[in-house]
Amino acid sequence: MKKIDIFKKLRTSGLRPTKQRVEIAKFLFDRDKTFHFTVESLNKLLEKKTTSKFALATIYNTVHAFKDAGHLSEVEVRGKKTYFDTNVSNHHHFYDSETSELIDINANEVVIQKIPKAPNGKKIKNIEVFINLKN
Amino acid sequence: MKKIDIFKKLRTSGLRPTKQRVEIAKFLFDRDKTFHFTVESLNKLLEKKTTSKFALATIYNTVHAFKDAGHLSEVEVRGKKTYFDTNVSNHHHFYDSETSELIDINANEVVIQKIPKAPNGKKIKNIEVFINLKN
DNA sequence: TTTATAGTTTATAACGATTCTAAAGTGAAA
DNA sequence: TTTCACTTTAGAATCGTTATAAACTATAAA
Repeated sequence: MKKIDIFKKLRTSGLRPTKQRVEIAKFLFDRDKTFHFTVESLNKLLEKKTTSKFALATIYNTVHAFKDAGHLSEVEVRGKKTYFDTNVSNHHHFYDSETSELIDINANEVVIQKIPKAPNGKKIKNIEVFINLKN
Repeated sequence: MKKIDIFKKLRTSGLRPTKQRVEIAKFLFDRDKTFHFTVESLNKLLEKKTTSKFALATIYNTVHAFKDAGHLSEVEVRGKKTYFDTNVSNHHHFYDSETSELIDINANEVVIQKIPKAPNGKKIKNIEVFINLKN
């Protein structure tokens, strides 16, 4: 991902490119593979990888702005912390509760043959398949 | 469900049949259809339907004991509150985010044709299909 | 029955994740 | 450069949940 794309992510999220936001955006989006994180884990990683400091509120604000703009998705995980995903395409997840680790499953790796009709007056927005793992 | 079943639920959960617990168990299990709730919603309903008073801690403790004994299941829902379900069989859910309402889907109403292999060394514990609804 | 005791309820404190606040700081247009 | 709306920040507040400790109660032995 080019530097210009980082600024595009920020611009399309309605965010001015401040030092912190550029660092966060680079950290999140300048990578090849999907990245799953919580605000807490992101904060720790940012502290390690950069020289800047980040207030938790800044990370929350920025992550939510990216999410609202569709650059991050929130993953359905039971538990206290909210998990985010840089993969915003339609896809599914393995969840390893031993390690609290999420693993992406491409949409085409799951084929659903039969699904019930949505209740009266409602439509199906999306289908999430969640595969819990054990050892 | 007969009264004796209520006491069985309590006994098999390692709980003495106190006034509060009997009320909670009756409220949860003496019904024909699946019931979804959060601790907060359960508390409000108990206040309305019974003359007893319940400390929140009592409801938390009792609900968790039922869950640990397998009489309640916890549902995967994004958000702060924990949702419980009196349906403990293997099944799936619709979720209507407009009303925060969960609707059960019987396991046989969903047929999955293709699923990826579990990652190295891991096994699949269970598969949860979550269908988000919109209007 | 009474009594002893292990288990229970309760109000409140503590907790952890998240959100809010208000003051100090900063980017960008004029 | 100056101005001002937008940002960052530290810390307070909030929300759901869990822990605590004192008062209460079911149970079973005496």
